[in-house]
Amino acid sequence: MKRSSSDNPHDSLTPRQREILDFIRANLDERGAPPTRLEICQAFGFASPNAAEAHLRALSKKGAITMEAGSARGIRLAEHPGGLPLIGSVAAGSPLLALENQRGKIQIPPNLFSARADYLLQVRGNSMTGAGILDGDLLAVHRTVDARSGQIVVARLGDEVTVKRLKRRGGRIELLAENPDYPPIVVSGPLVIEGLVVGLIRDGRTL
Amino acid sequence: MKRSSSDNPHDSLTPRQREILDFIRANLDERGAPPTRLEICQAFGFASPNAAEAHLRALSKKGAITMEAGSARGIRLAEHPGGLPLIGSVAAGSPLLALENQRGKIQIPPNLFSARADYLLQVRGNSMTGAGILDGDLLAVHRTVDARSGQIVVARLGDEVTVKRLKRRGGRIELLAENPDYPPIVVSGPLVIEGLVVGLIRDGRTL
DNA sequence: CGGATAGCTGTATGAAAATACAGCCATCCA
DNA sequence: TGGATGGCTGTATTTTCATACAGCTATCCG
Repeated sequence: MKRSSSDNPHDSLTPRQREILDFIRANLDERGAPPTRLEICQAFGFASPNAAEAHLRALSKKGAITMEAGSARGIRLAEHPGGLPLIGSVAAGSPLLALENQRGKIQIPPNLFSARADYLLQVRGNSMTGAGILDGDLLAVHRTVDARSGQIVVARLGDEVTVKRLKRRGGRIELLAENPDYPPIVVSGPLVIEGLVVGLIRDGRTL
Repeated sequence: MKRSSSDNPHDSLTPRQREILDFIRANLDERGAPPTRLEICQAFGFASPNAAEAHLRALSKKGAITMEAGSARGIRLAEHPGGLPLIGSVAAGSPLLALENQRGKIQIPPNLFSARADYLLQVRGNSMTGAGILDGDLLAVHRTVDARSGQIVVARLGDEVTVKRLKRRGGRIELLAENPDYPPIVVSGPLVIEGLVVGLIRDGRTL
């Protein structure tokens, strides 16, 4: 019963292993504690606790979970435990998600918004106040290069990272601020769409 | 060693019991599983596992936790298990948090913002666009009657629930919109402060 | 073909954990 | 004055769990 052969030890789980991992996750969500070997057996119809044990060992070896030896319900998810990385000021020329740009993690479920959020970006400046985006707000960004006209995007122009509304006018691409003090940017140089703004979080301090 | 006497079975914990509950919460957050009796003993310096057992029984009787009998690490928090209630349109005259007003739960850690959020309220209308609060936004509200001048509050005037900036001018209380189309409200009748706006969440759909 | 890996059954065993029983001391309340 | 409650010590006893050992059947790779 084998099919995909992962010579690399630290990645792709088999479908069965993914099922087990999902079960562990579900247990954690719904009951607030990881399952025992026996509970896994019952859920999957195994006759032997060793079946569960072997699966856990495999998941552990592949890095999907860790196990506290000798502890009841000692299964721990290795996953990013719920938080999204917060990107602050971006160092010139560096990729947004580079570790040097990360200011920490924020406890937000990635599926909170209508599209999956990959990271949070803190807004600097007032160029988007007209869209209700204020200085200091956190923007939830979905990583994609596939942006349509009219959407608010995180874009990179050379070394500069900026948040603007994207407009395609005929063959031209424009980045529009939502503030009369800021003129539209007509794109000439290389433009990289870093992602789509899919949500916004503001702390009351700034209100 | 007793002081507060709760004849009511389902509320106020003693300081010690609160410490125990906090420890359980911390364990759950940091390790992903509830503690065992022994772990509680070690954390608090108890010599007997029964000390922990007794505390758990007390917490269980007061409704702060539930326990799965015969299960290792069977402590479960009785708390709103993640997620703040979302309040939509408010029925006239009913308390904000009445079940009839609740539209569901949103997976947000209550401590995401600088003050604890108790529920989320969906904004209707454009009276606060100047403060970056748009129609459809979710406001994180901290329940308190203690609001200072200049803060944005959730207030009730008679049957009407509204979000405005609170101003105390001399002896007068005013509720200010942040939109020139909406005139200030000078409070004359009974005013109830339902809470303080401590955060804002906006879905990308509306951007 | 001979491993290596995946996915199991079946049986043990010892450590981990829940939980009962028997007390002790203090504080509050009726 | 005598419960009732809170906060513990100390000792057992029984489950629950983790985990090792021994096998079995597949499938894929070199």
